[in-house]
Amino acid sequence: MRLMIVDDDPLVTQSLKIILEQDPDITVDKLCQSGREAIEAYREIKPDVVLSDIRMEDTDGLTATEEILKLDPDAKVILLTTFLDDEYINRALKVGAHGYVLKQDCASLSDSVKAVYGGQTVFGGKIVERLPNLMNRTEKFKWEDYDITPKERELVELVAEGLSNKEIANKMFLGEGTVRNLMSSVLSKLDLRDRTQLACFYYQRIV
Amino acid sequence: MRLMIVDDDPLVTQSLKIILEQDPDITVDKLCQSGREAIEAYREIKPDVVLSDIRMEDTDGLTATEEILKLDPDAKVILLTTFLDDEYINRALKVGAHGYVLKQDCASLSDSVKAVYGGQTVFGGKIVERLPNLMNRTEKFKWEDYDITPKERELVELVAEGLSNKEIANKMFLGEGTVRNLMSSVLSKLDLRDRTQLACFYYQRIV
DNA sequence: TTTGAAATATGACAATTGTCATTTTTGCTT
DNA sequence: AAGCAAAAATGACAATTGTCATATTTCAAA
Repeated sequence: MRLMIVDDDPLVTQSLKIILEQDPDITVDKLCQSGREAIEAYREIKPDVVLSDIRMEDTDGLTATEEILKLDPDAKVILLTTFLDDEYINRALKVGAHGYVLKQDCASLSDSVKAVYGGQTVFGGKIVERLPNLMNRTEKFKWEDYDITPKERELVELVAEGLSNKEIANKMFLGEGTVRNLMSSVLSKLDLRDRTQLACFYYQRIV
Repeated sequence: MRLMIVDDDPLVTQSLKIILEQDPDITVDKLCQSGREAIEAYREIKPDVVLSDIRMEDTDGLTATEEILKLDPDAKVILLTTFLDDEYINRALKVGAHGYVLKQDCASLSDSVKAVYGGQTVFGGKIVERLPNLMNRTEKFKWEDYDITPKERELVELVAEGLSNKEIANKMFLGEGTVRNLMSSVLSKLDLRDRTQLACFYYQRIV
């Protein structure tokens, strides 16, 4: 399996090369110093897997990944990083990287490389723990659990759109006072204080 | 490295055992037929990695994973599946699984297992492509675009927690009137009417 | 030191909001 | 038709809210 390693610190690329080539299945064909260089090199060398740092002077690892995958949709790129940054993780996923691992746990790196070569996608350590936060799909809220009636439920949804009681009354063909009563009822059922807390609850727990 | 394999189809567990034990680093210590059995067995055997199917009669792989991780937070569990189901992926992440791979690409399975053993998290094939859809992150909100000052920004965040003006005033060491003025300012900058709309805006556009 | 611009505060005001006790209306069931 | 319970409405009330015009304070530049 032929690798290419990209990092603007030559020390890092050298070390990684040494570590990875301890595995007989792996050869490191090329070391690059920048994203730009990597894109060039990829075209010629077509390595099986690319290992790239994210932060680099010239062209960062994310855009390099993007370019490389544009050249060759079957390319496998693993991004190396020193720490967990939500923003990077996010872009890495968007861009289509096949790995996002921490430099610090390079012990299992060759296994990760091989897994990626085999078509898997690898995330280092605690990175995955972040994902659920990023995709804030909390488990489905059940109105019934709180004895919320359909009408009350509609009210909640309108509050969460920012409507005033008067506007809600119009939409629901109810009197404004009725809406207020409904509101009162919902708030006490959910143990909240005012419509703003209701809206917050809605976005945090329901949708 | 000691493995445990869980699947209600004995044929599958057998096959996996054979495939995986071709790798000299791997031994399969135990085969289980159900999630319930797996939880029991884990307690005794403490395997390094658990490979478990998701769909099973008795106790499904997800709840089994949950239980096992409750027993031993350092446990490594890889979930096996035949197809991509958003709902499963989601729960798998939540539950804290360290892998989610397709049965069909069992070729690279041993590498995946090793990578997981080394602390990585592995996703099979096209699964990751789903993630960005699941977390429908709109592009990052830029406070500067709306000339929101840091203090105003703090206010917004507190409103989005459902605090009243008085509470916000306390938290920010400001007078309640000042908070009201800040509020007024933010609302006009964002072209909103009241704090509830502000909270909605926050959850829809900012976080 | 003076000056000026932010930041912070005040007070008055009208509107909205949530609570509650009490009708009125509505739609059943008998 | 009578009776009844849920749904809808009313009205009174205090609290909160947002706006605005106007101080007061702060703090750095001139």
